[in-house]
Amino acid sequence: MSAIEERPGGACTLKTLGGREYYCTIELCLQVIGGKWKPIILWRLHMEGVRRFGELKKAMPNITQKMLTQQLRELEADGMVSRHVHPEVPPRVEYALTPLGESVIPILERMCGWGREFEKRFAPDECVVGF
Amino acid sequence: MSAIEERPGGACTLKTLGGREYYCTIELCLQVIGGKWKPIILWRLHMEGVRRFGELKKAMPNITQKMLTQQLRELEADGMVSRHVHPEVPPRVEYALTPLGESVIPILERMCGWGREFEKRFAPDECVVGF
DNA sequence: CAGAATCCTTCACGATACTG
DNA sequence: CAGTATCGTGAAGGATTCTG
Repeated sequence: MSAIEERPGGACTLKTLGGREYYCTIELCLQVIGGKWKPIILWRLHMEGVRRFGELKKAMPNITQKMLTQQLRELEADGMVSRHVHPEVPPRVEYALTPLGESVIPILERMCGWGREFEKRFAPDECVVGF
Repeated sequence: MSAIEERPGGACTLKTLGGREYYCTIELCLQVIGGKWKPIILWRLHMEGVRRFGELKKAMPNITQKMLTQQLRELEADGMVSRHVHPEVPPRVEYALTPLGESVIPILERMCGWGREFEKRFAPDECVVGF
C-alpha cells in the first residue's frame, strides 16, 4: 500500500500539458480520448481504416457535422488522427489513425470487454441472447 | 475489416441498461467510470484500501463534499464500491472497492501507462526528470 | 462526521443556416 | 463535399449553508 504520490498514475500534484490540467495520467488520458464521440471515432477508424468525412458522418447517424468536425480537429491536434486534404473540387478529406491513435486501441478493447461483463451482471438475460 | 455491427464493442444499435443509453460498451464503460472524479476515487480506494469519507475528502483537496458524495453514491449504485455505515455518534462511513470495482483497475492501469507515453511525446523534457 | 439542500456557473453538446 | 458561423440548451460541476 504505497502513498498516493508513488502510484503508477503519477503524483498528486497539478500538472499541465498544452493547456490541459490534470492530477494523474488517467485524467490526461480521458481528456484525450474521453467524451461522447472520440472513442467511437477512434474505434471506427481502427476497424474501417482510412475514411472520408462524409463516410464517418454517415456511419454515425446522430452526430452533428459540427461535433464531428470539432472532435476530429481535437484528435488531430493531439496527434491521434491524420487529416489529408485532396486538392479537388468537390473537396475530399480523408482521416486515418496515426500510430499514436492506434496505441489507444488496446485500452478501448479492454473497455469494451469490461462493458460486456458489466452488461452481463446487470442484464444477464438481454445479453445472453446476443443483443 | 469487419462491419461496424460485428466489432467487439457490440452492435451499433441503441441499447439501454438501467436508464443508461449507449451504442457500444465503450460508452457504457465510460458512463460508469468516466467523468472528472470517478477514476480518481476508484484508484485511491484501490491503492489505499478501505477509506472513510473524510479521508477521501482530505486526499482530494479540490473535490467538494457534494461531488464526493454524489460520485460515491453513483459508484455504489453500480456495484463498484461498498458503503458501510457504523452505527456510532459521530457517524463513521467506510468505503471500499467491490470485486466489480477491482475489475476496472487493469483499465485504469493501462490508461495511466498510455498517459505517461502521451506526456513523453508532448513534453519529453518535463517527464524525463521525473515530475 | 458525513451528509442534505439550495442556488449558481460553466461548457459540452446540439440545431440551424450559410459557404468555398 | 466538407466544412464555418451563430445561437441555444441541459446537464455537469461548484459554492455555500444547514443538520442528525
